Amino acid sequence: MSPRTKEQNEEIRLLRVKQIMQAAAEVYLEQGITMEMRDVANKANLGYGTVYHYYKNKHALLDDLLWQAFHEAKQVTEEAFGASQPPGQQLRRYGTLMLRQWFHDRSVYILYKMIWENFQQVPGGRFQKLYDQFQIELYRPLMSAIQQLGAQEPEKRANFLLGSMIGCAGLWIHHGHEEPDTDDIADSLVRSIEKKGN
Amino acid sequence: MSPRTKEQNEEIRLLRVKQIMQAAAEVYLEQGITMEMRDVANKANLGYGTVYHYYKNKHALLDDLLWQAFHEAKQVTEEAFGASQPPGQQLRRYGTLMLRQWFHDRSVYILYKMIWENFQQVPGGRFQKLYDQFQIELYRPLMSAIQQLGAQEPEKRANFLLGSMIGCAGLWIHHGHEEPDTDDIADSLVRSIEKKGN
Amino acid sequence: MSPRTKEQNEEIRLLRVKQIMQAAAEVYLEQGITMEMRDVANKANLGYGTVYHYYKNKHALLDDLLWQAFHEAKQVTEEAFGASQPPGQQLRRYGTLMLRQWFHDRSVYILYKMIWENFQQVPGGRFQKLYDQFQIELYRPLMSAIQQLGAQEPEKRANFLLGSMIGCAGLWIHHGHEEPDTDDIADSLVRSIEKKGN
Amino acid sequence: MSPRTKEQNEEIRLLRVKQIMQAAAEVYLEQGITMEMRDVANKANLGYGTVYHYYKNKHALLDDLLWQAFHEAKQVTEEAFGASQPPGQQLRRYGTLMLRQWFHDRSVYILYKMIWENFQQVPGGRFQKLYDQFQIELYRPLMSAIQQLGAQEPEKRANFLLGSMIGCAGLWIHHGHEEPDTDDIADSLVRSIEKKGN
DNA sequence: GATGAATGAGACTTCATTCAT
DNA sequence: CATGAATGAAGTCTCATTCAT
Repeated sequence: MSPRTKEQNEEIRLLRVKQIMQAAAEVYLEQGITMEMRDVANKANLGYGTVYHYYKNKHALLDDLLWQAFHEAKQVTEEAFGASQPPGQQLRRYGTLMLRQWFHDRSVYILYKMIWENFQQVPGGRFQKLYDQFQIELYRPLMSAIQQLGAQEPEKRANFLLGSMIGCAGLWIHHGHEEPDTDDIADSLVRSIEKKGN
Repeated sequence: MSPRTKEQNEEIRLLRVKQIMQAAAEVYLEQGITMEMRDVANKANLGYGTVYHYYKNKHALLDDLLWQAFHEAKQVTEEAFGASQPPGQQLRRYGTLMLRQWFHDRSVYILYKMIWENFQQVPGGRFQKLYDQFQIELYRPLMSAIQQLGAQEPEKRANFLLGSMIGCAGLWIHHGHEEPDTDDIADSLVRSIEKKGN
Repeated sequence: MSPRTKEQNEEIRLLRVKQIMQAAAEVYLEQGITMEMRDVANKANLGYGTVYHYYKNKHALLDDLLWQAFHEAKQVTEEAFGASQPPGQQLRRYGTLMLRQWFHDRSVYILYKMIWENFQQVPGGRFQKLYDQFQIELYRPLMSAIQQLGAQEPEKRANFLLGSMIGCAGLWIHHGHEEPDTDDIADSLVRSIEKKGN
Repeated sequence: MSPRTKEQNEEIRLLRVKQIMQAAAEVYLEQGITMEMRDVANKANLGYGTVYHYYKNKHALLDDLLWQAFHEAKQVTEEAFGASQPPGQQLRRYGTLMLRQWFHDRSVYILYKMIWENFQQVPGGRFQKLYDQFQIELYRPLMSAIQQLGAQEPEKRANFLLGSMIGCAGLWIHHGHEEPDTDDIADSLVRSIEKKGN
């Protein structure tokens, strides 16, 4: 009776969502929060209304983008800190993996950048929950590792590490560079922290 | 006809410009490129049209903000690299002074952030000239110092240093922290570079 | 090739049209001219595109709804004024039957309401023909009966009667009341007219 | 210092609001809820954005229109039922005054029509409060008078009276007639009710 | 015949900018 | 100089309609 099966529709749906999200991430990197839905549609090779068929509004699109990025970031975080290694190794692995992830999946970089900016430009504390979850599930593990390293003022160190990572990645990403030597960056920063631990 | 002397008018003019600029920097930090002229006027305690009395349009205001910041950044850069000291000391001093400047005068931070983002959001290469001057007068001195340090791949190192500085400063600034230990940050980052120079 | 006979198809067709029309009338009562095709489909328990399979567009659906209502209203009118009774009795019967019809088949109420509103909201005189036919076949018989009653200014009286009937019916219908005492309303209104006839 | 005084601005403001409201009422009568802001602006001889300078959005405009109408309707109601007269006289006066008000100030007619339609077309119970206030301050006094008349089932009678009034007024208003004989209508309807009281 | 994904014209709304006072 | 009312271009979003399956 049905011309397309539920499965077919679901398949289409997933494809479209992916298309749109990918396009949104690209457009966001170019235009920031002022990205236009029209540009997203164009970049995704979809009609204008189609984006609205899948996302109620711009905010919902951004929301989905960031939460999906959150889940990917969480996997990376868990992978880095899950292995039983000395904290220094864990932190190096964390830095390397996360920087690579940022280069590979820009939405994750966007997530960290928006948190870094404290959601400047996004009115009305719309992402409070995301921010809270970030603190608990993405930031705290990092701080724990730094604590285990024996560093003093672990929050300060964590901010130093994360801030520097974002700053370096952003410089490369926004200026269209290829992926830099992520191992090198991670190692340099972690070593700085280790030094301070004494 | 005019009840005020030229000098008085000029005085008022300078005061207003300063008021507006200050307000603009604050609003920009809160709202980014989407800052509204209305908010600038409000924060400056001026009437709505008054901002337009002093600045033809939003772009002109931003322009002035960034060029003024440029000149201040140049002074800092010259002060850091002008002294006859070993390059390591110069770089440490540069890092410390610049971070302090960013905290003290947010417009300078905004300048670096916008360059860092490659003027994402600002359409049409409007700040090409500013970007070029930045390269020549603010970035090259930094790279020279790193070269003198004997570091390999000086551009990579310069980007690492600058990127990290922006990342760290941004984290503090956007989250409303007090000025962090700028000496510490500068020292950590420069030491990382020195290590790589061997 | 078709697994269904022509008769079966025709049967389905009639069923669907009826389903859609019924749903449309209900949705129209809730939402007025802003009724959405999607809601009609939902209320009819049909797929979205299916409504368009049977009706070329929203206008065609409304058109069909109103013309069908017209024919039903005509039957009622003819029944009321066809019997050889004194005009007062005819008018009472008319009032009662028509009010009942409005409660029983909402599309007929919708027809009268739209005419009452002079097709406010419907752009471009789209229902001119329907309006003209209404005047001739539904309104004139009413006025004739009032004339026979000997009332002065029969148009004024007809408008009073019809206006009041719509007003009363609307109040009950829109507020979800059960069918009111239609005899009572009809009698009250007709008696008012009779009084004025002297 | 100020180019226009506060008083001047307030004066302008009141004028504009009046202009817009008047225009909105006219456009609403032509187009119903689908009235376009552009048409309101045009009819008010104002620029498009000007309407938004005074009203945040379409809903706010409608809101103001209806609440202002509410206050006018309340004055009429109080005037009619405030005088110490026999209830029959009060009701006749009520009918006459209210019908005249509807013809004179269309926004009051719009208010009653929207309540009559139970805010069909207006999603989300946006006017619940208005509806409640209507019940208490505009409907209850009417019902009280009918009760004092000694009529049985006063709510039924009140609905008959109000419904008929709206129906008659609407017929005249929507079809562009001049003001009808409001005394006649009011008298006819009240007499019907008085009859039923026995 | 039945369906819902896809679409864009057209409405709503924002906000930079102009202008009269 | 100072101000805020006035404006419309440019965005957001809705929903009737088309179309492939």
